[in-house]
Amino acid sequence: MDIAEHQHFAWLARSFGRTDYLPLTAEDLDALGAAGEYVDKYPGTHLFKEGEESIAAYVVKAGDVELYRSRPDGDLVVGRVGPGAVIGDIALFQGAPYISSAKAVEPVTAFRLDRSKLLLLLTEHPVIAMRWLVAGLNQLEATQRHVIRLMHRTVIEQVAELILDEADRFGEVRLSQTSLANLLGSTRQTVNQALSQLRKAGAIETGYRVIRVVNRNILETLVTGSVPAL
Amino acid sequence: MDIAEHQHFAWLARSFGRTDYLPLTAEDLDALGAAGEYVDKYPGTHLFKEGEESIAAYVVKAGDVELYRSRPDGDLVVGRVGPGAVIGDIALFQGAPYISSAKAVEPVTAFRLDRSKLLLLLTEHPVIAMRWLVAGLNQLEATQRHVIRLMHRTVIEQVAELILDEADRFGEVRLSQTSLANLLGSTRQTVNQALSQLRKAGAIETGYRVIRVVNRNILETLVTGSVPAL
DNA sequence: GGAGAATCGTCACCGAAGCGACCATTCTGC
DNA sequence: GCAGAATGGTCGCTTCGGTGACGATTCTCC
Repeated sequence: MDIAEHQHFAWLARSFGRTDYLPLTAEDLDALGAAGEYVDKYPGTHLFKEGEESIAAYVVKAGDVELYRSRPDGDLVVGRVGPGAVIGDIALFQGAPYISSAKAVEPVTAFRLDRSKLLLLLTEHPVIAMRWLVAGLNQLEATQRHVIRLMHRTVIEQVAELILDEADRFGEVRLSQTSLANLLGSTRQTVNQALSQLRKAGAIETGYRVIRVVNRNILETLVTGSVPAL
Repeated sequence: MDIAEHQHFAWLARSFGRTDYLPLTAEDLDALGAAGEYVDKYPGTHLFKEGEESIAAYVVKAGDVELYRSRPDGDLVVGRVGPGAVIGDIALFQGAPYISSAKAVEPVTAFRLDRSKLLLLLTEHPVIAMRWLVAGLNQLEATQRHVIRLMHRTVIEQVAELILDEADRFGEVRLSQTSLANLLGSTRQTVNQALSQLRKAGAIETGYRVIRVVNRNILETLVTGSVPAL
């Protein structure tokens, strides 16, 4: 796997973040209750690994999960998803091996839906299947729009948006610039240059593995100002 | 809508061609039979128009359908789909207006599924809902992969692939270079330059609204040679 | 056949960003 | 605390491709 492909997959993660994937309500989860079980995972342990036969999908209940692909030259983080995310379902429905590994980076509680039970559940509860379907198609359409948005945007605009998305409640983004670059499908140098500009503009401060948002408005102007209304 | 957005949507068409979207078998269509009806459309007539309330999805049975978006500065062709394609379903499930217009460019036979009947059908026949769901998720995954493939490829590689895809049984592509450029999300000039290179390499001949494939191997080498295996 | 529109071929210019290179800073494990 | 690894900051070079411009060719419709 060459560098470019690294960027591909990481960029993919950014483009297709699944956080908003499945808008299931509490009642839906209750209905799903009989078909699965909650599992707790300590940080560093895996929910599933790339290449394994896909036997279950997970709905993340608490904690962050890191999705990555293992490569000869190291692991490539493909995404980081939090509560509400559904992972593993694509591979599950395709009947193919998982296309990425899922590792808990915090104490994670997730709802595990075994393949056999899930298929039965969806067959017996078409409404849930419908919801899943609708969510999937929504995701498909959102993906298209997102990609359109990403296509002709400069790196600095993408960086600004990513910072806004990823900043925690203290306005801090705790990622290395290399990770940032991978998430955007760009290079460290280019991202660094974009960060420099943002720093000079007074929008952010940078440190070792930390970016602090100083002036949120500047970032928002960058993000929204140049996005054609869709 | 500016030029850049033109390219966005046309590129979208290429990226997310829905031709292979719903791999429904004959039996599936039979099962669906009771919930819809075949409609015939003369060339130039619409199956639905952008902005209209989405009241039905269509499965194209015969003939080509052109998908486009109307803009103040003219229509923008977003895609051209043939038999097997499903159109209008995203808007339908979203409960939102159609996001594009669908016009028959040939005599078209399509199977029309009304919203109310379709929802009922899927609720009563969860297997069909499941199939639709699986197809949707497959499409989502394929879309991701396709986008990855497109992202870091040069225009000439994209042009080569597009020509291979679009060439008819005579090895001819009957599209203007402007249309080609839009399909790739590029510009006419850049595409023209790529075509020049291909022409000099002896891979194609160009004419007025026609590109003839002379040496298919050259094109295929270009397409496959530089695509990292996914 | 002729006028005007559409399309094609090509050029020069320029900005965005990938890439390699180099050094400074910060962290981590011993 | 210290060595080595990881990360950050910055250059310069180069390629790709978007943009505007101009003229040549082909088509279409009287």
